Amino acid sequence: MSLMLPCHCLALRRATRAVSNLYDAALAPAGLTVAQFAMLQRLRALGPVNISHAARAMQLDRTTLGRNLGPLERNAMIRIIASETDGRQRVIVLTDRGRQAMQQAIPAWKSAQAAIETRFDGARLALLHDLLAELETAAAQPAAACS
Amino acid sequence: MSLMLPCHCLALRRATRAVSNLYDAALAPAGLTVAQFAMLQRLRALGPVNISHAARAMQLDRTTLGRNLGPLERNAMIRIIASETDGRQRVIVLTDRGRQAMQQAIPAWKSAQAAIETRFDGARLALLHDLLAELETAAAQPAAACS
DNA sequence: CCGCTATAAGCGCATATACGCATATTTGCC
DNA sequence: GGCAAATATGCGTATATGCGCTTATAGCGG
Repeated sequence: MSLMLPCHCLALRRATRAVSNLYDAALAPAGLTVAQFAMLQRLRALGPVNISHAARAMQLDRTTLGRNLGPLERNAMIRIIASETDGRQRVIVLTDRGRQAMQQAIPAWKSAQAAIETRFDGARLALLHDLLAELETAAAQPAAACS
Repeated sequence: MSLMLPCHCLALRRATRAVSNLYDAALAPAGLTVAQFAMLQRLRALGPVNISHAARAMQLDRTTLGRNLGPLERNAMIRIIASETDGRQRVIVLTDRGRQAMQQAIPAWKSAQAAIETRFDGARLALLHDLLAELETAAAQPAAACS
């Protein structure tokens, strides 16, 4: 009798796996994963920023971001330097190499975007993004807290 | 000038992270992750099945499934035995312990489902699942192949 | 100035995910 | 029947993700 309804989480995970694979395949020639591409984008928008702040901005676990920076730093797309104003902070700086890699990856990213957009008109895409944003906020506030 | 449009993949990934964390938190007391819970469900529906077949049924990479079986086997939720009809195949068998764990996890899963469903009425949920399913097939068939 | 608390970060551990290469086994064709 | 192609699996490597614990530093109150 139970479990007649589909698991919302599983549906999300499957779609995300498939779409991520599509983007990863498109971006692979540019030497980036979609996660790395998105991180670079966000870092460019943020400017020099410490790890915790960047993680919050990306809605990512701090330690996850910290680790994900590894490959980018190894490939000289970013540098991580000590903050001059706060000895605890380590500041992420996008390098020219990183900016360049991102620019070069944009056509590949656009082709992946296009692969999605050919099957979803603007209205449906907007709807999808609305639903995803709402899911994100709904999941972030588990049970309509206190006060 | 570029990149005015949001990245569809990033939106998916962020929503999936948030929702997965919600489900994982709900299922943690039951000793399962949402990925493991979904795997057990699917294995129950499939019955004894070899790894490659199960991976195709779950639209998962074969090696990913193979590795993800590890924790389940370690916790005695499944057993992996040699096939009697094909020496290459290894057959996944759900144990009583696995069935039991799944049953016990269902309330937690339902509470996570409910946390989503309180913010999405049936129509929007159906729409979401439609869009996700379509994304999955769209991503699986990269460029509207041949013929 | 000293100590307490809050914040920033790192590391160990674990799971989830996928690619490429290697191996074993089955199957089909001659 | 034997060999080549197809199939099933494992393992190494790598990224992505998050939790808990630990350490370092800042900031504040007395």
